[in-house]
Amino acid sequence: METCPPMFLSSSSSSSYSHQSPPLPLPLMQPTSNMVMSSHGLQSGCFLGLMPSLEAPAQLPSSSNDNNNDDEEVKIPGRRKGGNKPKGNARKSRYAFQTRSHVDILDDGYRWRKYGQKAVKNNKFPRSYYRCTFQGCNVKKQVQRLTRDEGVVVTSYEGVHSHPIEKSTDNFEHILSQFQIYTSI
DNA sequence: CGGATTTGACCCGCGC
DNA sequence: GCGCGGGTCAAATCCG
Repeated sequence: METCPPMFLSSSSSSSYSHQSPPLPLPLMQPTSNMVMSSHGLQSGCFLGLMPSLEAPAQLPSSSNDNNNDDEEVKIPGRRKGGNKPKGNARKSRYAFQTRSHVDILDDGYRWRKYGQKAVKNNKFPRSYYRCTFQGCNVKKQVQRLTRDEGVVVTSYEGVHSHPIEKSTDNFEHILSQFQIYTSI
């Protein structure tokens, strides 16, 4: 029990809310570096916080890692299923933020395809793995619900979208759009 | 029928 | 060296 969720958010009291518009590292724009952001007075208790999970020096221009292109990704017969942990050497940007919602699926305007689900040790709820269905877009997303607050959903984005939002249905998407504008500056 | 989801298996890195 | 935890793949299944 207990289970202290990762230091995420913590947000040290909700009084930290500022009216400034910090750059939001959404997967749409390329990240500059580890930026600190704070929810600037969003709907009450809607947006809990956002924090860079893994500071990454933005995607490398080219170099050895060219996951930007839609590589064929040839399946080598040597079998490389699972076990693909870029731990300690994550080149892709990864950001996570918490939201308070009773639904796990937050429609941010992109098309996601679920490709896995695993039970987390410290969490009572399973973690879902999603991948952007856009061709050539390798952005991944993880959705996890906190055991302590089942009303809190932690969404982690990994990668940067290289295409515009396809649809817009939820107001959440609207919020994200605003974030993009802020960072676009 | 096609696409998305589900679910078990597989694999890898890390800690002990 | 072994076990655990986490991440991904792929076949099967479900739904529109």
